[in-house]
Formats: sequence, C-alpha cells, structure tokens
Amino acid sequence: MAFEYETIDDLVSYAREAEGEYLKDIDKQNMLENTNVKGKVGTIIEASYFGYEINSKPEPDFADVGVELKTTGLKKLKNGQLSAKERLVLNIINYEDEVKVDFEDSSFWKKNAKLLIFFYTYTRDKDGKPDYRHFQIVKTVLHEFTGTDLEIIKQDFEDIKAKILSGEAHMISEGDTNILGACTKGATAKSLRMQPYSETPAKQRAFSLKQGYMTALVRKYIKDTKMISFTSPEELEGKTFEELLHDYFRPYIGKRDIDIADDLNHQLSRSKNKLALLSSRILGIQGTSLNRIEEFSKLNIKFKTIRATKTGTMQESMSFGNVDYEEILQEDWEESSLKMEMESIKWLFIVFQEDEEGNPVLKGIKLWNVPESILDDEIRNFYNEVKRILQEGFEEWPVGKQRRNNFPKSGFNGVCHLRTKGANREKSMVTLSDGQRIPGHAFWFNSRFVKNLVQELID
DNA sequence: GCATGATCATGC
DNA sequence: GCATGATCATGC
Repeated sequence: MAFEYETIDDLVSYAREAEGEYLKDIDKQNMLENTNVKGKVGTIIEASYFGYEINSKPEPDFADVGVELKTTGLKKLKNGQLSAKERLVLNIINYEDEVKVDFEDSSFWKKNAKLLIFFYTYTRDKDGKPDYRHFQIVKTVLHEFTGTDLEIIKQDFEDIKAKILSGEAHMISEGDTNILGACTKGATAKSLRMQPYSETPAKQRAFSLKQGYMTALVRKYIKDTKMISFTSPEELEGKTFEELLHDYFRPYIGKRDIDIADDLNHQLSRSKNKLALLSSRILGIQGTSLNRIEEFSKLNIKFKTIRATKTGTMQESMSFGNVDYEEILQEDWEESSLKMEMESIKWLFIVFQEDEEGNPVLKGIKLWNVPESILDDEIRNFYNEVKRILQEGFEEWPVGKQRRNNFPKSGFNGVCHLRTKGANREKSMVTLSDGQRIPGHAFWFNSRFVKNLVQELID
C-alpha cells in the first residue's frame, strides 16, 4: 500500500485539497489519454491522487479507517439547478451470500458504511463528447448514513433480500426500492448469474444509491439547501415509507376538497393547482414546492394530482419536460436521460373524483414507478423510433389551423407519445445541427394508460 | 368522445 | 424568461 491514514480526519483533509482541481492536473500517469475504461474518473483519482491499485475487494478502499472512495458527476439542469448525473453504483450483489446475512453484515454495509465522495462537474466539449480534461472536483465529502436515510436503506435491503429468498432475483427492479437500489451491472445488460432459490438465472446487479438520493446529496453538500422533513426515524421503525404516506392521507379519503380544507384550517386556493396545494398541506407543507420535502427529493418522488369526472373518465395525459433532440440523436437508449428519468422517478398519484355537484372528493393515493418490463420494451422501442425519425427526417403537414407530424402517437405502443409543449410554436422551435427545425415536444404518458394505473381508486 | 395540437398559469 | 404542470381547442 502506498500510504495509510491514521485517522479519518487525515484522509478527509487530504481529499479536500483536491477541491477546485481539474482532472487533467490530477492525472499524473496520463491515464486520460491512455485508458478507455468506464469509470475513468474514479480510476484516475485512485491511482494518481491516492496512489493505489484499483481493486474490488470486499473491504473498503481505505480499510484502516473503514472508508470507501467514490466519485460522481454533476450536471446543471436547464433551470440552473444542480443534480447528480447518475446513480452511484456500489458493489455487486452476490445472491448466494446476501440472503444469509442481516443488514449489519451485508456486503453493502461492510464496504460502504462510510463513503468519501468526490463530486465533479461533468462537462462536454462542443461536439457533445465528454470533456474529461476539464472535469473539475468541486467538493469532497465524507458521507455517513443516519436517521431516516438509514431506516429507509434498511427497508430497501430487506426488500431486495426478500426477493432473493422467494426465488425472484430475476424479478428485482431498481424501482422496487427507495434509496438503496439494485441496478443492473455487467458487460452487457444481458449478464446473468445464478440465484439460490430458483433455477432461473437473474440479471447481474449491484447495490446503488439511486439518482434522486444522489441529487439530494448534491443539493445538501454543494448548495447547502435547507429541506423540510415530514417523517422521523422513529416513525419509520415500524412502518415503511409507503405505509406512512397512506397514514397521512387516510383520514381524508372520501372527503370533499372543501371539507379537507376545513379540517386543516386551510384556505382553498382558486387557482388550478388548488388540489396540489391541498395535498401538500395534508403532508404538513405550505406551498407546492414539494421537492423541498426532504423525503420527496431523496426518493425522487413526483406528485401528480389526478382528477376524474363523476363518470370516471379522465381527459388528460401526463407530461414531462421537453425532449432534447440532439441528445436522442447522440445517446443510445442505455445512456439516455429518458431511461434514467423513467427508472428513477416514483410517482405519487393523488386521485380525486368529482361528486354529483362537481366537488372533487379524495379517493386515494398510489405510489408507482415504471415497471422494468415496460421500460425495456415499450419505452425503449419508443425511444428508438423517435431516434429513427430524427435521423430520417421529421415531417409535418397542415391540417386546418393545426399541423400533424410523424412522431409516435398514443397508438404507437399504448404507453406514451410525443406531443408539443411550449409557450407557443415559434418560441419552442429547435434547430438541429443538421438544419432540421422542429417545434418543442415533450414526453407524455397516455391518459388511458394513467387511467388504468389508478382504476382501482375510481368508481 | 377521443386523440393530438396548442397554449395558458404559476413559481422561481 | 423559462421550466413545469395543467388544460383548452381543434379535427376526425
């Protein structure tokens, strides 16, 4: 070993000296030019900054002080906010071994209880390629898991373990859990390995810290954002996060919006987001900035109030941000931000249905994430279809006052479609590098698809 | 009545 | 000014 650290403080203060440095200056061994590994940044920090060999030992990188080294990229969103570029991938899950141990003895906890995280800015050059030389270390942090985070992680671990114990390792999906994920890992998405209680081989997976959680860490450590919490570790000891959410809403199910507002001493707004405002009030939050709720930010939960008419019809589809055509042209599905978004978001549907007089009545809530089967099939095919259209040429033609185009519609796969979105057509217009001009479009879930998801809550 | 195009309203 | 959520308007 090239060095040893007597105390964690020594290690952390040495790490802190890297803040502000560019990768090209840290890279003493010219690995930037000569290696082509994924995880280039981690390799360079380990080899050049700390001077040790890459390993995949079960103990932490700095075993003497029990600290594991990790590097992770940051990106700036269009709205100026910082977020984590990706989930943080940890050690591979050995299905055979993991079921035999409790959380405290798990491979995750033994290796990752204390993480020394190097956050760096992930920048691209003008051709859209990663500009490794100018990746900059902006922050180094010793992160430990405590409080509600730790309680949720323990629940996540038990979830993953339960799947393996019931011979369903091949059914594990990253969306099943909240902070600690089990993401696929391998040379190809098809890397398989055996599981103890079933003959069916399962995808190889690694423990990961999900993107929403990483983004929350970014905002906490780099932006110093203050957040509001609505749970406590004590509340989570006997209940899952999901059960807790149901507990909050249960007293109001079957009540009209005006009655709920009365109960809560809440002034019902007249604006169209009044049900969203009311819903956050049920959780004890004023206003709609739900991403300021710590748990919602960490679990990447997005709120969606759904209004059904008294006959149970639901008019509206569900939109996301506008898609980035250039990114779709450049990135394959596996690397796309659409995939990252779809697998990391959990939806909290809050369903209201109008009564005879047209008053919205709370019918119930549902937490939902995109199942892996739909992600791997319908949404992947949809992405590739959009890519194909962008490559072969976007077309549109006038129909009355409107225009029609050749992007996939709701009939394409019954799940999602592209649809215009923006203040107006001209303002939303995007010019691609090949000269195509295309009005802004967003990703939408079909209304009928969403309706089926919450059908059980509607009369 | 539904699917899809078009744009509004709000908050930061 | 822009991103995001929400909803209106048009065409079949």
